[in-house]
Amino acid sequence: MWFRQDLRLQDNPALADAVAHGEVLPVFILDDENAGSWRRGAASRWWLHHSLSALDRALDGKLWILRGNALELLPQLASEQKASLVTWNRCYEPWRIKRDTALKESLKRSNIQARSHNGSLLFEPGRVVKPDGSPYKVFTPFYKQALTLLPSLHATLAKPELVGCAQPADKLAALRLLPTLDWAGGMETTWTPGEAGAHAQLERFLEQGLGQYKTGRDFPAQRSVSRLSPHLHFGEIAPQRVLSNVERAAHTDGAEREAEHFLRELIWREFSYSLLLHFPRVVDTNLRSMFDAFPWRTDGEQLRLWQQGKTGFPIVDAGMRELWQTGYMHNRVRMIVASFLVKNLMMHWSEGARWFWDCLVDADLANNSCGWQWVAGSGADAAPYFRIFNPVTQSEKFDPTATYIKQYVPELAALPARYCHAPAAAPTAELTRAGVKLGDTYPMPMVDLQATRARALDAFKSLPKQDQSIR
DNA sequence: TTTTGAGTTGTTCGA
DNA sequence: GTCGAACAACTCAAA
Repeated sequence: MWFRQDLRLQDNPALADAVAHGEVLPVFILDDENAGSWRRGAASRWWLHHSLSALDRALDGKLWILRGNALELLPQLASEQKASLVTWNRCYEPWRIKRDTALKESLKRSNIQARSHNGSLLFEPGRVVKPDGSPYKVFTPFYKQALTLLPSLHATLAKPELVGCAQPADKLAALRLLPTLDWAGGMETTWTPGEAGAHAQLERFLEQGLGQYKTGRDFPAQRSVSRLSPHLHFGEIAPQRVLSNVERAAHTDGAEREAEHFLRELIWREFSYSLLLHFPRVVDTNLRSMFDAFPWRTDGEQLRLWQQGKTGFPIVDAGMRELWQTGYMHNRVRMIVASFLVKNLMMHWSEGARWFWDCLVDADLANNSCGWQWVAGSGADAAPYFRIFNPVTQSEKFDPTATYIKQYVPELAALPARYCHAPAAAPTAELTRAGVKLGDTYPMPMVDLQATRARALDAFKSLPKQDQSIR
């Protein structure tokens, strides 16, 4: 059984298949060298380390851990161990589809059976399509079609008879997934990677988040969102399990409307995978090619201010610092910081996508690429170009008590909430009383919102008239 | 093939 | 302070 992004024992179709077949040798291969420029980012590697550690414990320390080219290592190991079957759950990044197809052929040539399963999505990408077989490019019809096809949970809990492991005790450390500089403290206090952590997180959401999900999910200081994204990315819990438990809890609590909105978000994840399958170039190329002519700016200094959370707009800075400290950012805030980078600073969405890729514990090629293209306006069902988030307005609306801001921008802790959204507009006396020295303890706003908004709108207007479709 | 209606998450302006 | 309209015209889905 080849584990990849399905680091769980429960509800794991490939593992259940292997267990039904006989004794199981569980294997993980760190396959960075196959990944090209989409090698895992630093935060993701931290998570992977701990998730593998949890899986290894659940497997009585018998998880084989290797690093290198899976295309060579797996057939080699399978033949050494006289395996008759290799199973895995499918991954859908373009480089993996290509690699795994070759692997399956290679195994079959050696007379070793190879079977893959769907272990990480509600629907096999390519399943939810229009009646004529072509892919959806708009979310709502995709969602409606998906609703008619929703799968039910086939629960399994595999208890494998394990083949003994002769690997050294430092097998996991040898992958060198952990940072050499110890910057992971904030992540350690925030997260519990692994299957048990995933189930605990789901429970927390069912008890504390789901009841107010529909509106609460927009308020970053409220913990109404599920925070399941990294667990889902690493397959520590199956989406069918999440859906099933959410619907059961919603039925008990009369929270069906809330559950419906949560399901929409789960289906967005499916929509991203569908887009990635049908349009693999979404990872680095505008889906709407008219954006190829957009006059993006390059400014290393401004990009650094954004990355470091020193823009002078507290809601943006809070988000970027939450990202840096915890490897996560609340969804509403992701939209705000992304809009700020792409529209106010007018920098290419791929700059943001790359930074998120490195910093997010839930970094996921499908979701990250589609999310950034959505904000930029170049993607599927994208925000219209004139929709430019105003970080001050958004802050007042969605963090009215400045609770979220003060958590991540502590230099504003003593400033009354009403001035936290735009400190530069606060009365001098209030700033002094709160110990805030603009340009010293907290930055001045790095740009003028009105002027940069107008600049972005003008840039869009200047684009040559051409086909705006996704092809 | 043609037509029709809808399309995640906003902001600003003026009544 | 609240509300509706304008923003710009398009693509996409489905009948």
